[in-house]
Amino acid sequence: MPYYRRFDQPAPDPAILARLTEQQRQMQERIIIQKPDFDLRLIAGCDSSFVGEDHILSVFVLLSYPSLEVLEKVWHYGEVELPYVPGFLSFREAPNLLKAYEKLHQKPDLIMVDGHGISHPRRLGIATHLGLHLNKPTIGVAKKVLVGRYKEPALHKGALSPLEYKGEVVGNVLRTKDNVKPVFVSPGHLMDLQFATQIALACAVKHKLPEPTRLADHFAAVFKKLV
DNA sequence: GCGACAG
DNA sequence: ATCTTGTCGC
Repeated sequence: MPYYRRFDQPAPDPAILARLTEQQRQMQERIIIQKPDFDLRLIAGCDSSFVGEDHILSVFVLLSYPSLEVLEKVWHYGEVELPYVPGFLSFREAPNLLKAYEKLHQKPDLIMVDGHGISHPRRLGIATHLGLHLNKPTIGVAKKVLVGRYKEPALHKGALSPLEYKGEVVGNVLRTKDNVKPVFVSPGHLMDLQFATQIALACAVKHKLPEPTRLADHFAAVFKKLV
């Protein structure tokens, strides 16, 4: 059975997936991978959690950089239309995430997303998808690999090894904490791998996940109790 | 053909 | 992602 059928969710219409795939192929041409040119002072982190089978709670946390103090935290609760299918995560989560983003009073210079950037079958992980929609620099920080091969990085914080896919380095497997499973960092949009990796490590203070996404995940759990 | 598969 | 207890380590 298809991979997604292992999840307790309805099967997506093959015709719909074909349409979404085509949509990603078109967006692919607009992706810009380059060293960002700005003064990083405000960085945001976002994450989503699900309630039941068709409701989603998305959170955006705004932090100062490099002090990493929480300046804002907003959320939006809504419905989801599509089931989870590897490679199409953005179509399930992005709509609600964008609504949460609109609630930020102050906009960030950069957004860290929980998921992959270009380390995706069609270079359109949710971090890249959001970056294109918001025309904003984004970096993806995922907890698991989606595509590509890599060698296990050394066990100490800061160690990393390239994630290769189809002959290209699309990300870095980065150890953000000693003796703890590494994270997968990749540029989303208006960003390059070196900068993305540097920022992810700079934001990894005391935990495996960098502060932006770690706090977004934390507050998602907190707000979830209120809905 | 047989696995692998973000959240 | 979510369902779930106690437990090992900093």
